Amino acid sequence: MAKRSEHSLEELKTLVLKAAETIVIEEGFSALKVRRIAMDIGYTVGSIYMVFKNMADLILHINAKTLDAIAAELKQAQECNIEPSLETLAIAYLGYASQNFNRWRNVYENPFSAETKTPDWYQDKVDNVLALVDARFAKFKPELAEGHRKRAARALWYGIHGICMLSLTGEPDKTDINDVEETIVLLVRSFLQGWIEHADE
Amino acid sequence: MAKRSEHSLEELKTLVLKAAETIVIEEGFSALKVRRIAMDIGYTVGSIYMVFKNMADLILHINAKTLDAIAAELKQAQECNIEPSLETLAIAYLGYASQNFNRWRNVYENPFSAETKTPDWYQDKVDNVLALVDARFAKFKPELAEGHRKRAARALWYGIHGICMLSLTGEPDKTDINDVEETIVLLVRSFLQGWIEHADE
DNA sequence: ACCTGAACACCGTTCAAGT
DNA sequence: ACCTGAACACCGTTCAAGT
Repeated sequence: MAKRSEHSLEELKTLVLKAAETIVIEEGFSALKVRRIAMDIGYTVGSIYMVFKNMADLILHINAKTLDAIAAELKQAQECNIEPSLETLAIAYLGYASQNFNRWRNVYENPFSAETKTPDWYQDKVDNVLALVDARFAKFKPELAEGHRKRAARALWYGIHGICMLSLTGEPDKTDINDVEETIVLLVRSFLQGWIEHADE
Repeated sequence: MAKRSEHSLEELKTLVLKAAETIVIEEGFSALKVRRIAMDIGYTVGSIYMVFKNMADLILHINAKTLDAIAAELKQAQECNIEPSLETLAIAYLGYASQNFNRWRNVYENPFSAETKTPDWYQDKVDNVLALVDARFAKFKPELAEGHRKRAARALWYGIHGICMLSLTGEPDKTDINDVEETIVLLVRSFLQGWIEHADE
């Protein structure tokens, strides 16, 4: 055997990544194993290490694509609305999280994230999402100092994220998505109401 | 060997739990292995399975103690203040999370939490923490319907949790705890300000 | 140069065997 | 009844060997 060259290394990398994503989406991250990926694409374990440094590296690339997908989802939600708001972004985020729970969750919770520090190109993708939120804040209160604005964006977005995470984790059949949506809307509306009045202090 | 009986099964269980907690606190959950625990307490692997069903069961018990500790911390913070507020609770929560990061984090992020559904006695401990927040809401706006109050408590507390989680995860030397505190305070104050004015809608 | 797959160093869990 | 520890079924990762 060996010497197959049915695919270039580049193609192989895409193949591995695609197969890994499918496994994660359909069966969750706990089902993601090297041997399983290898079997799915018709290669052997060793070949995966030709295109990814290790499992942590592969997972990082999966999460990178997830972050891109989240950013795309948020942008699309903005375009669909005539007057896009922070509420629009928040609901879109919840929508993505609930419909892509496994891959969404693993961006924030994976056993490797603690050990390896994230590279710059990955951190950029994380920042990109928050930048969309920040842009909303800038739009409707442009006179505010950047520091104050960014803190508000972080406070609200991290808060929204927290509601998504704690609400969507746990038995899926017990969580009412409408209930989660109402909770998020309550956070966004209340926060903005209070914040607008006192942002200049 | 065998037949040692230096400790009763009850004592052994405490021994295992204590050793496991120490490992988690000092080295994080990734360092928690059966063989390691066994070595630390001077027993062998098999004996751990006499007192805990499996690793997931052991971790559940560690997390239960963490939840108790969190509740205790929040209660203590309330007692230390003449006029305890939601801000007090939020800051105390951040304090516990940052000072006990490993064990705190694992309550919400562990590989087993997805598979096994949590027993009632454990869920009670989770609910207990949120009940403390709910009690604060009740204190300063007692006329409000329970449903509205509980939703507000959830929105704010999950939000606070989100800020803690996303801010404390990542390189510890890069996160400024004062910065996180200010962000949390901003969320709490803005939310309450906005909420109080429109809670009756 | 590309790919294999046996080998290694780990895991959690079990259970026949010992006292 | 209590405890052992070898054995098993799994992991991720490596690397000499094949073409």
